[in-house]
Amino acid sequence: MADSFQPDRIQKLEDLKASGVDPYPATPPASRAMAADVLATFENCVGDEVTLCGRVMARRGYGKLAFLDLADQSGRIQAVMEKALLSPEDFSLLKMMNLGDLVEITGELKPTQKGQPSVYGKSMRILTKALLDPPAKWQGLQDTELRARMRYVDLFSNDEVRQRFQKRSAIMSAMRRVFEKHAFLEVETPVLHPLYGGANARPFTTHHNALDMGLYLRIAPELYLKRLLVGGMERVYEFARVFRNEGLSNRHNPEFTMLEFYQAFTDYRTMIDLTESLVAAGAQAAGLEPKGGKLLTTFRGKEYDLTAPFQRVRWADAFENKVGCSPTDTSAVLAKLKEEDIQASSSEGYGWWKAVNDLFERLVEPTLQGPVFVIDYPAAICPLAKPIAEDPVWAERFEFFLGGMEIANAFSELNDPQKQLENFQAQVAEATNDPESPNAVDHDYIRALAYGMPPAGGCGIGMDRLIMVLLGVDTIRDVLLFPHMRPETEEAE
RNA sequence: GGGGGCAUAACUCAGUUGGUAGAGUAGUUGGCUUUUAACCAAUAAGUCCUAGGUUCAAGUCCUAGUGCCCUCACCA
Repeated sequence: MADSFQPDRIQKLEDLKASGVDPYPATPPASRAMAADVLATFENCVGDEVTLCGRVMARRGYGKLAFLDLADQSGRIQAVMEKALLSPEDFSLLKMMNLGDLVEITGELKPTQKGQPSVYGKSMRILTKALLDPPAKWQGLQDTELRARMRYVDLFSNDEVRQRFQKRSAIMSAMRRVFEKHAFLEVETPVLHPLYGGANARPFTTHHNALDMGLYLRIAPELYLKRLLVGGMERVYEFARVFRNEGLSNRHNPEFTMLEFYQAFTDYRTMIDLTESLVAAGAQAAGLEPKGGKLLTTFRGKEYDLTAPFQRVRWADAFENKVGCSPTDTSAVLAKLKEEDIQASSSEGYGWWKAVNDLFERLVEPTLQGPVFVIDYPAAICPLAKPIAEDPVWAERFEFFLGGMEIANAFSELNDPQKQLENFQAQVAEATNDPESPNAVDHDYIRALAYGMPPAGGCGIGMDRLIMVLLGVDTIRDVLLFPHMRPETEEAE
C-alpha cells in the first residue's frame, strides 16, 4: 500500500514547524481531566482550571472565536477558544489545526451563553498532527470493509463501536470475577502445540527453526488444562485464543476466543450451574436489565430471555421429537439416513454415531434457538467425555445453544487412561477418512491421566458468539477488534 | 464451491434513454465573538475497481477478473 498523506495537512505541518512548534511533542500534560468526569461534576467545578486532551472532532469557527468538540475515551466536551483569552501564538495554532488532530487545552470551566458546559481555553498545544482526514463528521465511516480493516478509524469516529468494545471488556471482566469468587486460577497454556487435539478441526501449521520441528497453532486448550488438574490445580480457566483453519462466516473467524474452565471433583452438572452464572454476569455487564421478570436480549430480530435456569433437553429426546424416531432404533434411523442422503461409514461405533449426529445437526440443531442445554450425547462421538455409568451408550456431555448458535460444550471429563487411549487410537484410525480428526495419539496426555486426573467437569464457551448475542450484534466481525481479512491488494507504486 | 447484490472525489452518496463527471461534508481563500451537522461567498479536488468487447460515443450495455456484503453448502 502506498503511503499517502493529505497535501494540505503536510502544508500545515510545515507551517507548524516553521513557527517553532513541535507537531509531535514528547512532554505529556502534567495532569489531565477526562471529559465525562468534568461534565458529570460540572456545576460544582465552574471556575476551576483543567487540562483536557483529545481529538478535535468538530469545529465551528468565527473570526475571533472558535468552538471545538474535543473527544477523549470517556466522551466529548466543548472547548471555547476566544482570541481575547489566548496568546497570539496559541490562537494562531487554530489556523494550523485540522479535524482529527490531537490537542491539549487548558482553561476555565464555564457554561456558554447558551448554557453548555465548556472549557474556555487559556492555552493549547497540538499533541499530534494528523496527516489524513477523518471520515465525514456526520455519516462516519460506512464501508464495512474499511471499518474492519481500519478499526482505528472506526473506533474514534463511531461512538457505539467504542462502547461495544468497552462492553466486551466489561463482560470478560465480569466473568473473571465469577471465577475469582469460586476460587478459580487464571492460567496460560501453550499456543504452539506439537500435536493437535481437544476438538475436531483443521489446524494451522508452523515450524520451529531451532528445533527443526513442525508445530500446530492450538485448536483448543483442553488437553493442557486437564494436565493441570492432574497437577493438583483443581479449578482453572483460560481465555484462550484458538485457531481453526476453516472458512469464514458471520459466526466463524479463523482465530477466536474460547473460554475453557475445569473444576476437579465435580461433573457436568456443576458446569451447567457455572455456565448459567457466567451468562448472567455477562448479561449484567452488557447492560441488560431485568424487566417484568425477564432478562431480554434481541439478536437477529428475535428476543431471548436470559433468565436462568435455562431449559434442559436430553439429546435423545430432542432427536426423537424432531426426527420422529428413537436414536437407538437402528432400522428407523437407517431409513431416515437414507431419506436425508447421509452415509454412515460403519454400522456401529463412531462411524455410525457420527452419521446419527449428522442427522441431529441437520434436523434438530436449526430448531435450537435457545437458551437451552442439550444433554447426554452419544458416547461414541465424545472421545473426551465420561460415559454415563448406568447407560454407557450416552456420555455426560452438554452443549449450550443460544441465538441459534452453539455457544458452549461441556463434559464430565474422561479420566480413565486406558479408555482414553482407546478413544485416541480410534480417532487416529478415523483420520484417514476425516481430515479434522486428530492424526496422532497424545501419549503425554495419556501418561498424565495414568498419574491420576481427578473426576472433573469442564466447559468451553465461544466468547465471541456469546458476546454477539449479549450485545445484539449480528456478525462475529463486529465483536472482533481486528477480524480476519484478506491482505490489502498492493497498489502499483 | 452455488446463487444474488454492490464498487463514482478524502468521507457520505446522486448520476435519467449510452451523448461535456455532480451534490453535501472535509480541504483551501475571504468574512464573522456564542455555535453545536454554524452561516455567507469563492475555489481546488476523479484510474467512475481492473482488463477486454460492442458503439460515432460507455460511469451507464456485454464478457472476464478482483474486493466486499447477503444467502445456501461446509464448519462434530
